[in-house]
Amino acid sequence: MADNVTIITVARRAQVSRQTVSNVLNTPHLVREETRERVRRAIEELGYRANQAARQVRTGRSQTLAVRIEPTRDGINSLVLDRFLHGLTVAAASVGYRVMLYAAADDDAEVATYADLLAAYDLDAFVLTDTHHGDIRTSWLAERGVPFVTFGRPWGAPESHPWVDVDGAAGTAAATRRLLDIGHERIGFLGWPPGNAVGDDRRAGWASTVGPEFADLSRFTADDVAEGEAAARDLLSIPDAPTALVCASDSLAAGAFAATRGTGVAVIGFDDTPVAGVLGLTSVAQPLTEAAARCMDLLTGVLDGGITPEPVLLQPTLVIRESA
Amino acid sequence: MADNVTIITVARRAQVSRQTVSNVLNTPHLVREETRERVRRAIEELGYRANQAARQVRTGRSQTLAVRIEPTRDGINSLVLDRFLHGLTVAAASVGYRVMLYAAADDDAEVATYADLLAAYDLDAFVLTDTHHGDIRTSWLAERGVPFVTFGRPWGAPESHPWVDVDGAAGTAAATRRLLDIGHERIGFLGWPPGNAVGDDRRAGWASTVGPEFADLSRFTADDVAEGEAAARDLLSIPDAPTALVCASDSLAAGAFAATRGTGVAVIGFDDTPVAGVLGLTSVAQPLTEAAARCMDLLTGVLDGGITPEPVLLQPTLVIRESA
DNA sequence: TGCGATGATTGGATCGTTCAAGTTGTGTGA
DNA sequence: TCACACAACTTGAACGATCCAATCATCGCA
Repeated sequence: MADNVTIITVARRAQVSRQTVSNVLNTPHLVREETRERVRRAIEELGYRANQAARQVRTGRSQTLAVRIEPTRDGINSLVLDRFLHGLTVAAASVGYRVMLYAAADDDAEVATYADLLAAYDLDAFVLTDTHHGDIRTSWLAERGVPFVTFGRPWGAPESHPWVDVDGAAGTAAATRRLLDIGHERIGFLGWPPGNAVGDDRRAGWASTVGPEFADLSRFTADDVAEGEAAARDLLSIPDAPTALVCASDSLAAGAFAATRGTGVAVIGFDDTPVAGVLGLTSVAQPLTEAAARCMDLLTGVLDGGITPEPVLLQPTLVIRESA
Repeated sequence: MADNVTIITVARRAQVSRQTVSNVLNTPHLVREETRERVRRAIEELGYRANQAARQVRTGRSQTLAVRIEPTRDGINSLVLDRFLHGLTVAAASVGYRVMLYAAADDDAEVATYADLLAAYDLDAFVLTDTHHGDIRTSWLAERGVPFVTFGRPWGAPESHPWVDVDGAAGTAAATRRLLDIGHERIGFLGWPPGNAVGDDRRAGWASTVGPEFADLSRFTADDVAEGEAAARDLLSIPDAPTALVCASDSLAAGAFAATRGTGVAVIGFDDTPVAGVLGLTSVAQPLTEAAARCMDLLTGVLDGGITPEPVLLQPTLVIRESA
């Protein structure tokens, strides 16, 4: 469509120079009000939009964030990323940024693409998800001074960077309290094998709420429905078996749900995925839109202010359904 | 990190002019082999990556596709987009394109942002998902000559554009045949209210396989688990009730599954979402990675060759689980 | 030997924007 | 009256690439 509307077209129409138009857009206080209005009108009438690529060539800033899109990992939980991405796109757009996707098979491959992405696209920042123990990505970026935010705490890492996370322990604690409130006294926990930071955190929320005397009411297994079911059966077959289960994920909860059908044992899952809705599972919900917005807030702090903002820890909420 | 490696740095290192370096990258056949190798070595040694923004300013092409990211709509099915996005990002990267996200509340809002996106970012193409009857988006883009591909047929639209879709009717037909094969004779269908093109298509696959005499073995309802359960109960309470159900979505299938528990009635869902995995539902799976790759193929046809490629209709597969 | 064709390489102009350094005009204070 | 500060605006250069036309060799052929 011969998009010939450049800053010069606008300048001619408003009878000013290129630079004045540029000033109206970027540093309006330098321009007299009357002139500013005239330029604004010309922009409006011509439907002018600043060419981001040209701006980027000159300034070296792309107004672009990069986010890795994961292949579906374990099925159920990838839905979390989907909602986070949507929130991030909206939040970014509202402050003039855009979101670009990249794919990588694993962390090593991801680090290998950083250099390419940065050199070719002048990315302003990265948003990392799923941080974990010994994450090589954060140190690579930090060493090179590349701005980034993580959705997930810097588990065990000494160096600190801006991050947003949801308090998983608080989530499982709330789930446990809910079960206590509705009369359960022996509450078990179904989680992932120790060593996974997120999983350990979720277990800790349960453990601190029930107290140390119930430590043996927990089982660990891979994040899989069938394994969850088996572990739940095992846990329910012991003497003084629990009458309620808190689970580290909706996958495990779905398994537990199958194992407890008809027994009246209560089950609570984590992440409030569609599976929870379908099964009628009470589940801990992460405020993903809010998390995305906060990531963007932190990033604007880093990018515009040059400050290192304080991390943000958000509280999850419990979505109550029939299962507990 | 003063990323000062530009085309000139490379040129100096290889003792050639800027233009020769550019030629090595874009039109290598114009450069003598010996020179080409020398330049390639210099590029390698310096870790040079062409600056996309600068290229874009000159050529007007951004090597960027835009895809809308949806808020979670009805819960279960949004997972489809997630996997499609991943496939598209990978396919795009392999041919030098990147994927940018944008959000829009509805089709009108989406059309309103097109002009902005195009002018500001020189997008090369759009990938649209969820096409439907009377889609205003395709006509807007087609009128202005903006390249695009849809994942979804141009339902009922006269004008034709490149598209990729999965044969929903073939999917429900395969599901129906599967049920016939394992001995069922009265097979019902649970779908969405007529008027939704995708839904009508899925119904047609069932209808043509069972034959017209079974037309009253179908029920329509919103895409919701509870409504699906109610509709299934209704269908199963009639005289000569069906012994198996084909459903237009996993949401409906999840409802049907709840309604039929313990009755031995078989159920097949659609989209092979995690819910199907959890419930053990047999479900029709769309080849999303393949679909994304084909979208990219069509786009390169449009963008590089200027041709209007033939549409692609992919076949879904049936993932067999315990429910049928 | 001279000339045109072809292949390989080069230098200037350009894309649309912002930065940096100018130019103009007006008002203030000594 | 003159110097000076300051606000408002303009002009030239630059960002890093590609397009285009020009140059320089090389070679075959009359």
